[in-house]
Amino acid sequence: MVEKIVRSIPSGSVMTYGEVALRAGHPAASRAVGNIMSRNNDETVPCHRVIRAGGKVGGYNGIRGGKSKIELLREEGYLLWI
DNA sequence: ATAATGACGTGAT
DNA sequence: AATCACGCCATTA
Repeated sequence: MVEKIVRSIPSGSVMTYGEVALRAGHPAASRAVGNIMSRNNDETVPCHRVIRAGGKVGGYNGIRGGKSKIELLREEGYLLWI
């Protein structure tokens, strides 16, 4: 389950959608993974730790008000921008 | 049950 | 390096 996988991502580390999909047993469900997260944003699942391949951040649910994925990742120490 | 969608990925231009 | 097009899968309408 993607949910479980993402939940097991340690702070300070990130995992690509492809990796999550692979770990979930679906090597080519990278897209579906993102889709699942988008509809299912659980507080128990740090979906902000899931980024695109190549280290690109990708999208997020919050591009609206709160903190962006980048902000959260920076808080955790992965993206040390600036 | 079928069609359309999207927080992706890779390869080709 | 940047952009375009195609493929793939699960969810949703």
